[in-house]
Amino acid sequence: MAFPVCGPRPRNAAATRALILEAAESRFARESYDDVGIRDIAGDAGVDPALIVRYFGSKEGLFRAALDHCHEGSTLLDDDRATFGTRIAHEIVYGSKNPKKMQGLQIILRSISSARAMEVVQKQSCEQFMDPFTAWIGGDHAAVSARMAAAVMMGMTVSKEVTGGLSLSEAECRALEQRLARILQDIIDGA
Amino acid sequence: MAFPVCGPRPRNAAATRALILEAAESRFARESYDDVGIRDIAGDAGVDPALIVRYFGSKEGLFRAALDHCHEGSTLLDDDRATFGTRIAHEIVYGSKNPKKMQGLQIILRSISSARAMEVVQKQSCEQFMDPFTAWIGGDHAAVSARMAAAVMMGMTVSKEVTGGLSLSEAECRALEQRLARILQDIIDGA
DNA sequence: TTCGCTTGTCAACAGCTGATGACAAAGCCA
DNA sequence: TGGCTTTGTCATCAGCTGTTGACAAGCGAA
Repeated sequence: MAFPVCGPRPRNAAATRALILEAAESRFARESYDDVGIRDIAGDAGVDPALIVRYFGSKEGLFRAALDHCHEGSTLLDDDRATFGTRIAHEIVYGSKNPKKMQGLQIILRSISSARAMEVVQKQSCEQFMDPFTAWIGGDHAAVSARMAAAVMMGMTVSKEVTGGLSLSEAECRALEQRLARILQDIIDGA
Repeated sequence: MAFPVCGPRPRNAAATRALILEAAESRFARESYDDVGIRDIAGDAGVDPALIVRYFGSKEGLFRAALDHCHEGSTLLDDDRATFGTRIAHEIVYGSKNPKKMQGLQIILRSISSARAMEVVQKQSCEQFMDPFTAWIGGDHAAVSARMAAAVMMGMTVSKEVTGGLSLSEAECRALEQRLARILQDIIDGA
């Protein structure tokens, strides 16, 4: 990826680490914890697999780091609150322009398979996603609203996966987008 | 499980097959395709692992058969349509009395990890779950409604998994149940 | 330069997995 | 009874996985 042809890799620990982390983030968002091997990630990053173990301790350590890193960079809750429903609905139905935006949710989603990955996710997703989301929503039943909104977002992503990409007509996609937007907005508005 | 102490297993292909199938169904609903090994299922069924390969060809064959079988026995769409929301919401929040009811959805959910399992699910879930569900809903935008309802159901199950069992107060659970019921009912009513 | 730490490379290991094939015993039919 | 098919048991294989440790090379400090 970075230095495909030239001989030995330049000695730069920080850069190598970052390369691995980015490759891991992208892989874990697209495939499950079990399906992704360290040799895959190393291949994407153009790095020797042993370096992953050296820098992150283990595959699990890398997964944890990737989850951390992508939550830090998430901009899901940055924008206007009144347009939350329409924004998210559009991103779900038509995909996001910025793939990084939903990467955290994607990784969480992909990991409900592996028991080991789930252990990590359970520890981190509360404080790094659910709690901030709950706080962002605010109000009396924020915890309930946060769970419901997250459920709709993740559920739609799962559903897309299961049916192999929505497979709806253009008109149906528009209808889905609209109804999804209203549901999500109603949820965070406490309706 | 069936004959733990006595010597050799009685010769009964049909019974053995059924035993394996039931064990597989239960395992695949609780753990992911990758996490479940042939030896696990064989152990649950009290059967030699080689028999699984003999009767179902491969692990993938067994998975396919389990998915088939549990959709056949599903009673998700049997009951009254007007109470769909409250019924499902209760089962999601407080768990089902009949574990078999949601087993099909659970298996689908657990399999979004493994690429190989996903291949099977994509082929079967449409005709065995989404299509009947869509038909059951009926009306103009049934396809959209079906996807949304499925998304909420699966999303809530994922969400439960991720946060490690809801972790809400009793009052919040009640609130969640009510709001969930209304959302689901609204969805299938086309609201 | 020389020493010592860091970084990258490589070969290999142990563990587990799905799958195979040989074998024994049971049951059935002629 | 004798032969054939079905069913169950067992040892074992090949392949992949995460992980390890030895080794080489770079690079700054003394």
